[in-house]
Amino acid sequence: MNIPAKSEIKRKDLIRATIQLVNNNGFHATPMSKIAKMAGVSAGTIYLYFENKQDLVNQVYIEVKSAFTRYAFKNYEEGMEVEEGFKIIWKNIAEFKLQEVEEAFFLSQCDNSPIIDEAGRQEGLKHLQPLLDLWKKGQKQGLIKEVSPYTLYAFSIYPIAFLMNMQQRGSLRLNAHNIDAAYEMAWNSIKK
Amino acid sequence: MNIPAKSEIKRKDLIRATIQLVNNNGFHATPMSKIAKMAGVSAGTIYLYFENKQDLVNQVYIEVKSAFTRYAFKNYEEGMEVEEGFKIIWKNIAEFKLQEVEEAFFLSQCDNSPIIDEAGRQEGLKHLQPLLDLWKKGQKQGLIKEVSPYTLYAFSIYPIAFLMNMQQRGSLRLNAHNIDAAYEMAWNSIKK
Amino acid sequence: MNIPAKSEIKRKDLIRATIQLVNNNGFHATPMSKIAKMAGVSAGTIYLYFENKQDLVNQVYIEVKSAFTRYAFKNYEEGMEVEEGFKIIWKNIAEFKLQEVEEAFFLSQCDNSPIIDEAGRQEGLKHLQPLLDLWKKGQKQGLIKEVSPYTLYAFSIYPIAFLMNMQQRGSLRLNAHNIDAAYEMAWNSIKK
Amino acid sequence: MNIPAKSEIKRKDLIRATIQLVNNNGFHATPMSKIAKMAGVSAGTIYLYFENKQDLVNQVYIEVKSAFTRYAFKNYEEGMEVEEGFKIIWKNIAEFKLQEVEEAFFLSQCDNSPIIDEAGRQEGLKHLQPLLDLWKKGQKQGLIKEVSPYTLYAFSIYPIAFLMNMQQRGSLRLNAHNIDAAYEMAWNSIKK
DNA sequence: CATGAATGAGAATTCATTCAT
DNA sequence: AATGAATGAATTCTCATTCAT
Repeated sequence: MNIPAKSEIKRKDLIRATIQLVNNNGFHATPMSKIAKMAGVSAGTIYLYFENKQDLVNQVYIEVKSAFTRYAFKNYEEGMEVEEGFKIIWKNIAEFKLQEVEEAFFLSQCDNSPIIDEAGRQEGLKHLQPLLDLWKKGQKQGLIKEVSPYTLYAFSIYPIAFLMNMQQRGSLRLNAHNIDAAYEMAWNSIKK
Repeated sequence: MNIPAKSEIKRKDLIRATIQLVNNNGFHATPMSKIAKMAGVSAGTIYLYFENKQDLVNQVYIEVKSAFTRYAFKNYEEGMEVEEGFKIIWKNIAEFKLQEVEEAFFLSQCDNSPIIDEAGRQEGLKHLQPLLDLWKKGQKQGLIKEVSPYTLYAFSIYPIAFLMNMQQRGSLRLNAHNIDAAYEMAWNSIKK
Repeated sequence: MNIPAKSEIKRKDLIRATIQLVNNNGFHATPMSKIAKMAGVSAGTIYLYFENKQDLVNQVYIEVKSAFTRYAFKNYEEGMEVEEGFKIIWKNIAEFKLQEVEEAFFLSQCDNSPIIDEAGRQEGLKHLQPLLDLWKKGQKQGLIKEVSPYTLYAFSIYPIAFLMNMQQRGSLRLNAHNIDAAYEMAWNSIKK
Repeated sequence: MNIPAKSEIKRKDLIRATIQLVNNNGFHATPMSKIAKMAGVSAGTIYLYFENKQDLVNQVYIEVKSAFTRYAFKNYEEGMEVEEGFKIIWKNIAEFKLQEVEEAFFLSQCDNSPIIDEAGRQEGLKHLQPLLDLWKKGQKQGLIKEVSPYTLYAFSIYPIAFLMNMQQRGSLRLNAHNIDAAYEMAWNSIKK
């Protein structure tokens, strides 16, 4: 286990601060100075780690997106049965969105606005391939509807983001029971 | 038929300009001066119609949200059968999101970020009541799953936003066939 | 005679302030805020008149350079005898450099450093054509040495800048007598 | 022959880097960090050799100015005839300005702007004494015009800087022939 | 009602300088 | 001696908002 260099700690602090401030105030109301203060460094220091504000947000996005993907495929293996594999992935994603609320909320904000430039977005997109592969296999086996993967995503994964938003705003409280029900709905919508 | 006052025209122009600029550049990169220029009025004029920038965006949000709701319940009547009613509403919403892309994109950006303050958000929320009522009726009749309306919304309506985003980015092209398939998925996920 | 618009006054004030401050402190030690203060406007106002700092300095340069050229050809006419014409131009230039010290000093600072970008420099260069024409005529008549116009300029006009610098620093005091002597030297160096 | 200490090498590297960067970008666009990088040392190291940025530039100026003076009086001896001596010095200076372009350009930039503070400037001025002495002798012998040494300098030495600038910008190409012609003009302007 | 020049607070970014290692 | 990460003051520039016309 390697101890992160002092500088890596600062970089993480900056990323954490950015997520929190952008979540609470939006990109437009998050000055670099505040990020610096919250991260406990001086304003100039940010520019040792990131080229500029855009680069900072891009890197945060990529970092969080890839943490998300790692989380999504925890305990999943390529050889699994389609339904079993899907369930694992779905639950992972739900767990991420409900446990790592800050990160999840940040992602959904970026995904729905022009904050992230195209380069950053492309980077973030790469990661869901194993799920797409699983769906393809499911379609071959006649288990999954023959629609585009975007559509499958829209009806089975994307809804989780909404549930998270509502829970975040206190409109909804999610527990094991709810989540199982939600999973059923996801599976029902994509299964043949 | 009432002819809009000259000033009402300007107000609409400002709203249209705001939508377009915020869609393309994000709230943070949309200065009042650009909005004014695109609307063909002077910078100062905005303040005759709106208190300040926040008020402008709030009002745009409310306006668009209520246009959306009006659209959603076109041809719908309270007495309809649950499935029929749901289909009408769902298709309306889909049509809105795929025809009125600018408005729809603006809404999804606002709904996923702290651009809109809480007051504006509450205003926008009121409007889906007839759908909620329909669902409640469906649940009483044993047609609709016994989950919270947020969950029903997450799995049946919210996915449309994702499809729209993908179409907007050119990743997906939607036609009557696709849309029917999507509707099936929506209904499958909420029906008992 | 036309009264300058209020805004034209401000523009001139900004130009004057820039000249003075750059003369005294150099480009690098002349912040926009000081220029604004000296011109009696707010910092942001500069950007109504000039795109950015580089543009400001460029425009000042062009403006001063063209005032200089106008001055240089006062009372000069194309048809004049070569020596008479040269004397008039030379004396004009000397007068400018010794009367309009601020402007002259500013020009010499710009001409000897990379402050002005190439675009601005090209603009400023256009203006001495009548002198070059006169020299060409003089060469045809066998009155002026057959060397490049740059060389003629170097030995007859450029020295005035040095005299001005020295007077500016108090090392030298120029009067009518001195100036006549200097003119003789200029003419001696270029005449055949 | 003494081998320069390692540290003396670094000092020279820093001076060289400063000259080049100030020539190309101007003082105002030459950060210490760039100087350090070009000299191949770390930013902090500069401060082991120079007190601060101003001190660095001052010392560079003095160093270059004194190299210039050494060059100027190569092969010159006090007892020489006035015209012979002047010719030697003039050609030396011309050679310096045309060979050691970087150094010469740096000097002319400093001499025409407030980059160098008064202290540095005084230091640099001392060095031309032998030329002034020569001129005084020439004036006593009735060979040189009875004008101030500044004026003599302006018309005979200063023009070389202009020629150098023009050559530097590609407007002019100087060869042995040109230079002889220029020397004639210099001598013509100061001789009685 | 409408304008748009002017403001000035505040944002992003740079850079000379310091100091712990 | 040398490093280079860190600082924070200073700088350029933007932009929401006001107000005289």
